[in-house]
Amino acid sequence: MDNTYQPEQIEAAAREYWETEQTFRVSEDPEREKYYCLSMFPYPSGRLHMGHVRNYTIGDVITRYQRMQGKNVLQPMGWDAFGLPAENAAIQNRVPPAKWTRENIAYMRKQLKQLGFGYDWERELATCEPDYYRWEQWFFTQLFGKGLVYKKTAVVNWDPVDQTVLANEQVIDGRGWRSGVPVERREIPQWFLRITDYADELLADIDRLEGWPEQVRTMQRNWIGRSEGIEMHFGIAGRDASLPIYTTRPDTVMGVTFVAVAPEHALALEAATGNPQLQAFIDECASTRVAEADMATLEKRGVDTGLKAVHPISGDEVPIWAANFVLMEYGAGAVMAVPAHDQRDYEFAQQNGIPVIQVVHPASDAQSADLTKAAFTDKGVLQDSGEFSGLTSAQAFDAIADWLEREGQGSRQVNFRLRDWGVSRQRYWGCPIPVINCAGCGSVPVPEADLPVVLPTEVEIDATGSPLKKMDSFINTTCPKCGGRAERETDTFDTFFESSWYFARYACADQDKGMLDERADYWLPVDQYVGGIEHAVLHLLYARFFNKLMRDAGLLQADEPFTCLLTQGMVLKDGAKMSKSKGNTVDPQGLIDRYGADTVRLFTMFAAPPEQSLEWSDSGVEGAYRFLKRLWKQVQEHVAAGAAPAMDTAALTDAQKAIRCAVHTTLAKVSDDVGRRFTFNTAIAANMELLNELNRFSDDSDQGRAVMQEALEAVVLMLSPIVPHITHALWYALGRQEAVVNCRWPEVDQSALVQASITLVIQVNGKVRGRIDVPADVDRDALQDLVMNEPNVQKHVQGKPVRKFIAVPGKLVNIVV
RNA sequence: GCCCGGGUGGCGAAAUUGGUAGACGCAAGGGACUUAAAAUCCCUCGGUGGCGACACCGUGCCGGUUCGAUUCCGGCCCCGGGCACCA
Repeated sequence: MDNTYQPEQIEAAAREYWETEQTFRVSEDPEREKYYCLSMFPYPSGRLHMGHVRNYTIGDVITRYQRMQGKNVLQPMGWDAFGLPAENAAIQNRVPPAKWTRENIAYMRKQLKQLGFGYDWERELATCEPDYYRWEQWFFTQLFGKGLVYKKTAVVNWDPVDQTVLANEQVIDGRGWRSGVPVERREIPQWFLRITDYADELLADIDRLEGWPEQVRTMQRNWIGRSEGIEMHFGIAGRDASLPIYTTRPDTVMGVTFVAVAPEHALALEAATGNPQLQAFIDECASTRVAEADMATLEKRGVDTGLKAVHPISGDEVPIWAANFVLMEYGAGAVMAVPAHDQRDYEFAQQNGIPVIQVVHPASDAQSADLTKAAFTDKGVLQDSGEFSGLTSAQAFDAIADWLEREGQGSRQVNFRLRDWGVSRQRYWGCPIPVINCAGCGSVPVPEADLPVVLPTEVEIDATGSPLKKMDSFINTTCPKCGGRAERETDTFDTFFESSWYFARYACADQDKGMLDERADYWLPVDQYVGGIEHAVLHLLYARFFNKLMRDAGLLQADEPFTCLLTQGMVLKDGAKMSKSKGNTVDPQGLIDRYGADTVRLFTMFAAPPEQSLEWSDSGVEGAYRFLKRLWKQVQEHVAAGAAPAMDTAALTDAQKAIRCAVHTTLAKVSDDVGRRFTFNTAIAANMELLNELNRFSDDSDQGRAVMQEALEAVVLMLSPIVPHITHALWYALGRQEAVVNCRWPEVDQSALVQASITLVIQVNGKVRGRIDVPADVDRDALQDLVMNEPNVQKHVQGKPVRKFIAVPGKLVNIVV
């Protein structure tokens, strides 16, 4: 064994062992408990960043720990390879996206191997390869047949100079990022998946995801946004037509003073002819970005359409306004406005001189409602509401719903905030949507025999949109139905499409006769999924949806794809997210070259618990390296004296017993930290503490050396999931024959934990006034006597009567006087 | 704007179910070793007062519950993530 820690050599040797032994290659074994650990696959942007290192280290630690529990563990890796950055790189560097992407994958694969992650590389996949995306094309045609796919128009950001559709990210302050001109909203036909058909199940099953963080479950519930309300029909004065609106507060309906419709609502568009002011407002709204965050932060503005709505109950006429805060996508694109009981309506009414009529009043004197300051949005008791006066809000909901249903003016309705999933992208570097458009037959899915529709990769990219749209050889085809001339769809799928089912494909990535096979049911669901919190809603909801679609197509059996979820925090530097645009990135490669993979892994696991954001620190990396050097030295000094004799636990001195107690206490804590809590930072800290204690323990006797041998073996085993290379070498150095990667996690020896006496904290009136060593089995009365005799306790009690004596076993006592 | 998190020493953090605030590490200061430097080892390290024993204050801010609150409740401030075409 070398005197000094030389990470380069020992890491190469460990990697070579795993590679030649095919340590992480797994196959289905019904005899063994399976464990599927999955980290979110990376977009191949060029080089690994610290977020990747953190994500994949967490996954690898869990994988290696579960192997040590004796499970059959699958940990795969692949590439989320379609997406916008490849097109940007193509424009900048004149390199085709396919070439750029494949080169990035090759480089990043090398980096992942260098970090020692235990992947089964046989299962590697890249979503830009036809042998992957052909199956999602096939699946889309199946969904098409089931009616789960449809086409409708939807708005996009249109850059009028570059003549192309822009992603939200490409619109900066309302302008195209390259052209600098204001973007326009444009409606174009696009494909949608009926995720709303699954809204009820997606919502209900959140309750069963007990292995998910509560915050993610809450976010998904809110995103789906189930609400119970009423769809009611306002009349339109002078017409035989009605205007449907949706509300969750029918109890406030008698306080309606106006109705608001979205600027792109048919009524607004119609009223704009001959109303230049309204037309100007609608045009102005049409030049804002599609993103909801921008819509919601706009100043609330509107224009009176001049039309009047007729109240379904009172028959009163109220004005219809076009307003920028009404979303066309939600409900019916129209709302009833009750300024007295909705804050947004209230502010709008104040600005525009619209009356405020209070109909719901506080239910108790404790509440108050000052309508000169703000709307009263709580529920309460109805007044000035005709036959509904005197009812509570809850009673009024039912009474008004019954009335509307009886009169044919409305009905109870469950509404979801969730909208159907638009999957069309007007981009080149994505999976072609397998549809052929025929003048006679309409949209026809590509027949199975003609799949895949291969994306041409020899292309020139410029800023004016997808080259597919100019490629006659791709576009021109024949209709599968009538055989006539037809055109291929040139839009590609949203890249969330690929990432919604990759977890299942890993089970059988080599299957070329079908999307999945029976191996999927061996491995699925994923036992532990690890990835960034930024995916809490979209990716994780789409993947859940896709899993249910695949289940209903008979491709797999699980109802949910991910049993447990760990959402990792971001990597920050100087308090901000590391990103190229902020120029505060740290390239992990330099650190790996300088310190080795184990130091980088150790620091990223030590600096913060996985779910928190991680503040980067160069000197902290240095500290991790120092610890590994100390560990190396300590083992080296121990083994230099020759093999340790066998331990005789009956013959140990108190000092030796104390070390054994520390070893097994640490082991119990680390098992819990790594196995249950995923707090790798405290697991590492506990090992540092133990190593510090071992460093102070010098005992050359036979039993002293035996205790040290046991302690160092425990440290090596406990750290092996986190720093697998150095522990691979140290395990052999300690005289063990089997590779540490194949060892079982050590067991706690409960008998080593038994202690004769314990230290208790003494409080008087909740303040710490002393400490006392007491026998571990002391009873309450004896304890009280011991405590009351402490000088500092007597000083603070000062003879005052003891009102209460609180004893928390093993921890503290509190004397209340 | 809406939904979800977070805020503890000079810094990253710990305190797991309401029970010792600051474990572990970084930085800093002092010392040992060395011709010197690096590396390594030892000591100090929330604030104020005190020679010291110890006392008081202290977990974003204000208030509450409790024998006891970083932890629970109410209100506020600040920072971060997501908002459907970044992935």
